[in-house]
Amino acid sequence: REEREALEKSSKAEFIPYVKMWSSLLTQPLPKIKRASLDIEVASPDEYHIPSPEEAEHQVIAVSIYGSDGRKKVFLLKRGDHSLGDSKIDEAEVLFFEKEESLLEAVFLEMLDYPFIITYNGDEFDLNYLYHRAKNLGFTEDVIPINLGRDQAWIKHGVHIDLYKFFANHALKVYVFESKYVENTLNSVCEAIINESKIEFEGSISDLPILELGRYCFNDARITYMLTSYNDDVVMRLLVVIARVAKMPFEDLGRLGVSNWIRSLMYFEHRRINALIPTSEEVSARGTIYSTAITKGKKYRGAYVLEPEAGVHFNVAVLDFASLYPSIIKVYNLSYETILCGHSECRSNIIPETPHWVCKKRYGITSLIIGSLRDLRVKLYKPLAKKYPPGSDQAVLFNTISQVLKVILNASYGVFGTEAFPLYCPPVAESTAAVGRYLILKTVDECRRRNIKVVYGDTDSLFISGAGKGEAEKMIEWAEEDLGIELDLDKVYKYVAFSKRKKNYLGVLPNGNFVLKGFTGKKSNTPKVIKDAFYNVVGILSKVNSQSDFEAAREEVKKYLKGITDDLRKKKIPLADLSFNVMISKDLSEYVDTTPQHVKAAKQLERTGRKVKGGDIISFVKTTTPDGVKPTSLAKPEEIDANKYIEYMKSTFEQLLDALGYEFDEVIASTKLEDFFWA
DNA sequence: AACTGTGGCCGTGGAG
DNA sequence: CTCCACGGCCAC
Repeated sequence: REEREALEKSSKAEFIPYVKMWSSLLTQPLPKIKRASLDIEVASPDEYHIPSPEEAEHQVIAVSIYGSDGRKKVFLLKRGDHSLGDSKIDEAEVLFFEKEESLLEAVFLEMLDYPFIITYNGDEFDLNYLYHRAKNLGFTEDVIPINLGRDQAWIKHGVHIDLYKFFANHALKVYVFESKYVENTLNSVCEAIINESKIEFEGSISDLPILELGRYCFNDARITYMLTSYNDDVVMRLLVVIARVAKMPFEDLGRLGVSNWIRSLMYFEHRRINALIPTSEEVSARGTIYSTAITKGKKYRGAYVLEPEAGVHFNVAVLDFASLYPSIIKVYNLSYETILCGHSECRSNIIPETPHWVCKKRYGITSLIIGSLRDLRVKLYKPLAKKYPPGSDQAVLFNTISQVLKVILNASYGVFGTEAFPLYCPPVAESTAAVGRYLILKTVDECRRRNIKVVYGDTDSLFISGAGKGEAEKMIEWAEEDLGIELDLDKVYKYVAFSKRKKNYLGVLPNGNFVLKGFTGKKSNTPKVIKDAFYNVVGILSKVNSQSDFEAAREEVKKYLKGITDDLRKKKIPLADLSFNVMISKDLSEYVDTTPQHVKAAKQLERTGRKVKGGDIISFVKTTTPDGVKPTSLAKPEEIDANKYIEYMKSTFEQLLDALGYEFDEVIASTKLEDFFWA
């Protein structure tokens, strides 16, 4: 209450009701949700055949249900020609059925005990298959607890959450799960998030001994459930908080993207205040785009990225605007109905760098909603999450709220620039970005005026070198007074190394930890051998404090890299460590302009009978064969093109050595790559 | 049917 | 050989 009242006090009158409303809603305790995960296995003629849920022509041979109440059951079909085997399923109660009909009946009955059913891809497969299979076996609608929508399976008595769609949500993936997984499969997500895997086996699932099949199926249900239970049920908590903010049922928000959450939230607010919801035609008729984008194919000009000053800079403070775009929406009163408003007296209220004006008479609905949510995150929930001991109920709640608000706030400006959003209003989006550029450039000017050296900046951040704490604090005060926008001291680096490249730097913190941004050496598709080498070299170099340290480190790096290039030439590196892992983003036939390397590899895979679809990660190695690449699974060690890998290593390390080289030029005779690779 | 945005780096493929 | 579009992944 204390913190909330302080926030209310510092807020303008129009925002106070929103602060009250949001905080009383969001601070409600989080419910425990009774639920069970469900996974099925279907007989299949061979390992490459994926049974069609619509036809459901093959038997359901195993089902597992893993409940939050501790009940865990495996339902197995006895098949005369299959042995039981001697696998153990320790945790679960194992039930055998002579007839598939009885198995399904028992499964349906068990499902009725749980108000929430959790699956991984149940919309497309598990529940879809169960429904059609039951129909094929003569079950009537009233005994099947499943309804099918176009792309969705519902359960009649409760809520079905399909985690596949939840974890595929890009905004959650990046901002909540920190891009820890790339592929959206159950195995990839589980390995990245809960350090669990699917059970591996060779051949066709139908050939497994019955108990081994049960063990496999149960494990899938178990890890699916764990995705909702790890870290104190964080996924369930996220769902609850998103539902509260977005005013949307669990079933929808788990399947829809952030833009739909924001639409739902905005529409709700219109109804609450008895405002008419405009048609999208009305909104887009308000104005057109003025700026031109830097990137071809984009609609309007975005953020400003400063040229980094190449070299090593010591004692670098990073200033950044707290939640910049939502702050701009709030402070500049940006909303679809305030931009280019009808009042002649507002026409002088021009948005910097644009011809657009904005209303002076009243606050816009977006400004109020996004502005208040921004304040709640920055001034209430983030500090509150830190105030309570980690793991306490309060810290857990406030962290969840904070994460959800981060996701929604990050998308809140972008939605106005996408046609699919029903309140699409490009002047709002481009004005937000334009003010962002204006603010950061004004801040750079102010730094220069105060003789503070700016060495880099991107969108909402400025890297300043050699400034003391006092100077940084004065800049923060200046921003508050002159810009009306909150600037924070994000962190202070012991040193930062820039090459000439934007979005690419190494920063070393006082405790010795380092921050790497943008380097090829840390990208998810880079082969493991190069990625490992890159991190090891950074580790060696980050310990350098003096000239003699550096000489020793340089020798160590040289020896280390030489070892790797030798192994490469002698074909001693396992293929798995040489794999590039690149996602195929669309069906193979849609690559019409060019045939990138991962597509070449995928086409080779298809010729061996494997199916490839959008979203799959293709593992390939560079070879001396005609295509220049081969899928990892089809390549032989002697086909590896060692020179290609050495080239790739060189350019990977060039980003790093370029940055370090400028400063250490005098210290060592040369930092040319050749010294490292062939000296 | 559903889909937040722009800026930037890198390697490759295809055209001339 | 040069040039530049494409495609993927990342920063913010």
